[in-house]
Amino acid sequence: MSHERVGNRIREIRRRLGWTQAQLAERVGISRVSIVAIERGHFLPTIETSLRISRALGVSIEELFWLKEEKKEDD
Amino acid sequence: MSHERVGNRIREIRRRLGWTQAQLAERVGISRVSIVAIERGHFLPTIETSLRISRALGVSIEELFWLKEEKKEDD
DNA sequence: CAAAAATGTCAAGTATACTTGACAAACAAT
DNA sequence: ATTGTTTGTCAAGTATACTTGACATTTTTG
Repeated sequence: MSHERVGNRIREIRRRLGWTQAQLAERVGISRVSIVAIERGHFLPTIETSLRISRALGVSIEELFWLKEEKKEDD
Repeated sequence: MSHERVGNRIREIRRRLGWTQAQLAERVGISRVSIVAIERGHFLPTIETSLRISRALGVSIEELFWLKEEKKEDD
């Protein structure tokens, strides 16, 4: 069912850094369940959570999230 | 009471473009009441709404929103 | 000043972001 | 094969994003 409107690359970048979901959750300051849900597109984070994820992973929001209507067709 | 955690420059950039709240709302695809609330920091938009605002205004998310804990001290 | 346009606010409702706790399934070690 | 770690999922609750409609206030313009 995932979210059709916004794609993200959180998992890819998290794995590139060798972090677990639990580690990312702790650094971002939200629960691991929320990380799972966001990675898999079960719901869309707020701008605050997005900025914290972006900061934790060290990449820009634009590298992390995109509107599917107009960007890459993957995920 | 506004949101203390995230600052934004939506109003400034909207005005620079000479747009009304109603015009921005229409282009973004949300209600004018929500634009008011987001501009004034009454609540935080989702990443989807943020990306649409960013696209509508033609500026990056990072130019539009920032975590107050670590960026500029102005509202 | 008066009229019009833009902005702010309130209320009440709906949708969804996010939480904790618990457990199941997949994967990786020995 | 068993143990440990990581990931996925469910349920039930709380917080908050966003809506419409209506109206008050402020700003702009003639």
